[in-house]
Amino acid sequence: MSSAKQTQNDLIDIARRHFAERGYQGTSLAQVSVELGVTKQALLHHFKSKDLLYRAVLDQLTQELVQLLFAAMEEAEEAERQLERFFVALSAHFQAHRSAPALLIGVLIDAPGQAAVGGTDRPPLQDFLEPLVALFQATARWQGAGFSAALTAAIEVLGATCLLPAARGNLTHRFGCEPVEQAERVALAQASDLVRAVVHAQGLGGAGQGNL
Amino acid sequence: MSSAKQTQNDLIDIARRHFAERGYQGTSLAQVSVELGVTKQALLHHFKSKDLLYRAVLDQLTQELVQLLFAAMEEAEEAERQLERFFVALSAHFQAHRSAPALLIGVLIDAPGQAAVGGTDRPPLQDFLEPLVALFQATARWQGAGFSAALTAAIEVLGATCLLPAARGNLTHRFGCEPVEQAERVALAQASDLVRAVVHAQGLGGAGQGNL
DNA sequence: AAGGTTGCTTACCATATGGTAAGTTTTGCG
DNA sequence: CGCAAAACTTACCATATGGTAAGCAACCTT
Repeated sequence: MSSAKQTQNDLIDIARRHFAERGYQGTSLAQVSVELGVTKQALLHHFKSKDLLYRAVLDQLTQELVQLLFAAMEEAEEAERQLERFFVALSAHFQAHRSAPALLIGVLIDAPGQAAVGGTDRPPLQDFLEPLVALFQATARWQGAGFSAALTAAIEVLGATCLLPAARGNLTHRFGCEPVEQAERVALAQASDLVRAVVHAQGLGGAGQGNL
Repeated sequence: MSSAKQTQNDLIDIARRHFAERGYQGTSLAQVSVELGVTKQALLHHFKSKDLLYRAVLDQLTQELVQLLFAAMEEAEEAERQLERFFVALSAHFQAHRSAPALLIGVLIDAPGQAAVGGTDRPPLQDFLEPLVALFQATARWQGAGFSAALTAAIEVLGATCLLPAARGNLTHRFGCEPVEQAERVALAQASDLVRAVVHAQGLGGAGQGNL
């Protein structure tokens, strides 16, 4: 019985890498299973379809992100500090789990009917996105600014945090290994600065506050 | 002779939408060509392979972005203002060309050997990325901070700017139509604020300046 | 030990994909 | 007109994909 769970976890790990690196469509069940040393049908025995395998991967990811978010919110502080701590933790998480940022972006970009997103059930990552947006709404800057403004900010900071680690391989190919590794270190070190800059920005000078 | 160029442009437009919405692997030559009302082989007659079609799409995108960037740099100003103007123009561009942000992110996330990226020639978007990073390096904040720090900033702001419009369809499915449309308006209105916040941030309080 | 459930395999299959080869219509032009 | 080049089609093809069906071996339970 333990060997089943073990196999499933192994498959999820491998599938996760594949989904992150090649996307949903680019991932082949055969390749995933052969990497573990089993047949494709062993995979289909555990996860009844490609979609369900994808969902399993995304559920794992969602759990990690939710856990990270709630951990950052545990101590009673102002929302700004909680956001700061979360995105720092997220940046660190991305360095330990290289597949996470690409998966996250992939899910957000996928068209609704494309992959696992689209059934009657809750879309993947929703359990993470909703409290994140809520946390943005709890800050002084977005309090009373409406849901859309907080959503904008959440997605923007998420994009800023995810793209660099997600593009790691590509950028390495473009600019070489050391500059990109250095860039990742810079990003990690400046993560809290980034959040502070966005959260405390008091957009007064330019195009407006966003209250359309 | 003009009908050839016409067909090619039509094919590129359709292919661009498909590549943006379903990714490289998820795009089928048959679907693209049937949408124009020709056969798959007509497509392969103009673009000798899927990779070359993808390259054509990305070349078009690169041209647009380069043009936008250089237009924002035309008037002799400080680099900060140029960046601001560029990202505002980029945000506006994304609303007129919905496929652009997803394509951009897709290219950056793709593993090197995956698609058109990987030959001996210059990777797609490189003609856009390099001057953009250079422009970041020209600002007071990143002057002398090294290439990696500017690269970090460029990718981060790019991520912040692209993710929301790229995720438009998905977010609409999650949160409804109006909030997302509103969010896009907010993002457009606050684009210059975002750039200013990042460019002028003087990360003094927290984890450091990034000089590891 | 009997028997069923579980983990996995071998054997298939329908379908779709990117791509080639060769033929046919259309177009431009001297 | 004549004819060649270009634009496109019909006909194929090898391959890979996700998925089904059925069988086999190990293990757990009674």
